[in-house]
Amino acid sequence: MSTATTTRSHGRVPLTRDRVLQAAIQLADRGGIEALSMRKLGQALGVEAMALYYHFANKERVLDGIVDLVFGEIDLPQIGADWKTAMRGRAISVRDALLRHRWAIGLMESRTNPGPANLQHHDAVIGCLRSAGFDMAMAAHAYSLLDAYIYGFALTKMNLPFDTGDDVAELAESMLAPFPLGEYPNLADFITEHAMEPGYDYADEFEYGLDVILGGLERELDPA
Amino acid sequence: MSTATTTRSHGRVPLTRDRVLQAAIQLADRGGIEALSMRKLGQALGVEAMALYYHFANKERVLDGIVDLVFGEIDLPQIGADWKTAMRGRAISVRDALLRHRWAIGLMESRTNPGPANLQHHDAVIGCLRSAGFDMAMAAHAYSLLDAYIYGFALTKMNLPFDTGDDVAELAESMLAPFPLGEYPNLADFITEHAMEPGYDYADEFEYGLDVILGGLERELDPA
DNA sequence: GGTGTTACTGTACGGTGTAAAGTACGGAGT
DNA sequence: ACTCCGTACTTTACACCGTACAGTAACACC
Repeated sequence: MSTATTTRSHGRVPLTRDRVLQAAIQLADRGGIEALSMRKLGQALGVEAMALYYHFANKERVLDGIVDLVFGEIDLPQIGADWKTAMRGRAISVRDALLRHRWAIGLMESRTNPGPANLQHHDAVIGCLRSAGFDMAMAAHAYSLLDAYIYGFALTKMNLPFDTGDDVAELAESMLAPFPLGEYPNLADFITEHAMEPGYDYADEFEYGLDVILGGLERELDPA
Repeated sequence: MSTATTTRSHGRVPLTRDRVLQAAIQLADRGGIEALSMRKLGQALGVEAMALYYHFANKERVLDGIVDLVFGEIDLPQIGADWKTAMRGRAISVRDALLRHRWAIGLMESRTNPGPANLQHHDAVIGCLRSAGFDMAMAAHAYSLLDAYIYGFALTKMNLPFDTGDDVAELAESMLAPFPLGEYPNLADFITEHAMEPGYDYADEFEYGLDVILGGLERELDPA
């Protein structure tokens, strides 16, 4: 007569770690990370803020939790495929997850408590590279390079307050407006001749850079 | 009888934008960005917090200011040198600046009010690439790739709470301790066989990846 | 000597994370 | 049936945050 996560006789659904974390992600997705406060989180769950402290030692642990849930959304590198394909797929999956949860990139910085999904992900990537013949040093090189690029792209992209070429014009104008005309000629050229071109989308840069890196790594492996 | 930034007859040195920003950087350098509050900043300057609002509209403008000061510390790409040398030098200069001010990387994200040093930097990099023969699209590719890597490396490196191989052992142990032994075999191998090796320093990865990228870009330019 | 401007101070408000104590309730033991 | 206890929450309180708004001391100028 009662489901697995049962209601108490009182009619109240008790809090669980997972329900709290899901609500936290929802809040952050909607209103950015600054919209995630313990009071608002409690309110979203129909509970006082302090109730959360029964399930989490402090807010940091909540943040650890949602970051690891984001890691869990990332596809592990496919086994069986060659390393370039596997790494390419993984990179795009990370990019997509960070795009779905734009607040996450800022949180992974500063976090020193990796959760299981995080560790699992690291483990799978290293395993994939190693079984493709990378020695330890080369696997470290590749992993460091790829992750720096992926996270860095997400970081610099979130930065940009526009999504497509349409909005670029007004934004660029407002950014350059406070300064003398012609102060930044190369930048101005870049904006008018490139960024404002119809069809331009900064997001497209991601795969270009990714392929340059993968190609570079391949040549490091086998310097023909 | 009085210097340029003169003391008032009362003996008080008046606030200036620059003195405020310098103090703010000092606070952030010492105690991290969370140590930078308007009250503490006022206190450091011998003034009430609200005095700052006479010189800055709000805290965001203070943050804009210190970010641009960090940009100002970065060397512009040397003109005259070939593009690879110039880009390499610039990348290392950015890396160093972000290392001196570890809080900065987290701030550049989310900031949409680029200051003059920021714009000047962009302008110089684009100019350098263009005069080296990059067309607009290729300059955009190169800039996007390089910046993503540089910022991403800084981001993932700051992450790591150790500086050299010495501290790795205990940290890795404490990170993996909550999980069953052998849960993450590749990660464990990586740590024991590579990261814990004497002389290992994650920071060394930076230039390796940078050179892979520069080499990759060179081949894109001139696909021999 | 008044007047206005500049640069600050004082007070207050609504928000934050969280320590500490209080409370309602379901179940176990006798 | 009655007590007792652990679980899951609420209440209250504190220190700190950014900042709106009003007040004030010191100077510059007529």
